[in-house]
Amino acid sequence: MAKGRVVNDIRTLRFLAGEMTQAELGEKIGLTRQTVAAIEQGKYSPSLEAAFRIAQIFGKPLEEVFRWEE
Amino acid sequence: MAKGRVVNDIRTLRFLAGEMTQAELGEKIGLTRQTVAAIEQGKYSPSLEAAFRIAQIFGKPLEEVFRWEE
DNA sequence: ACGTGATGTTATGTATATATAACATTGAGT
DNA sequence: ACTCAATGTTATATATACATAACATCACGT
Repeated sequence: MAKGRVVNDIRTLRFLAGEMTQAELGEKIGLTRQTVAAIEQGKYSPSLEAAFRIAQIFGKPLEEVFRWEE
Repeated sequence: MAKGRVVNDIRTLRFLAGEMTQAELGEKIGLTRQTVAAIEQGKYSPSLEAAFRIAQIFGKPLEEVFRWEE
């Protein structure tokens, strides 16, 4: 799997969701706070399952949370 | 990561795309035919990158190709 | 009947996502 | 100044996605 990367708006969405913490988000979807932090910072991109769950928490379609940049 | 699974319409989309073969799809996105087959059959769900690429090939938004079933 | 392309499948290895634990830093409140 | 919650970060381990190679089956055309 080559070129292109996934970016996300998790930080902003947490902020808009009343300062939801990384740990809180992690609890809701079954990920640790360290994993949430890494995903949020783009150190690696989440599994499709994790991406769906995160989007669901914020009540947004997946493609409004994660975007593919060529 | 627990409950719920990802389902997809790849088989149908390949058919609609003029009988595109698993190997052809694999070439276009940089996956092997075996991996395409496994994803298509739901043996495991793709990475977010792979999901974005596959959706892009079929000219569909990701959520029309992959769905989250609780 | 034969050959061939598409798919299924399985085994083994590598890369990457995620968990866990530990420690550091930063910022807000008191 | 002190505490404490939130976040950053790093090391090590496990789970899962993906590659590669090999072999089997199944349909289709000839």
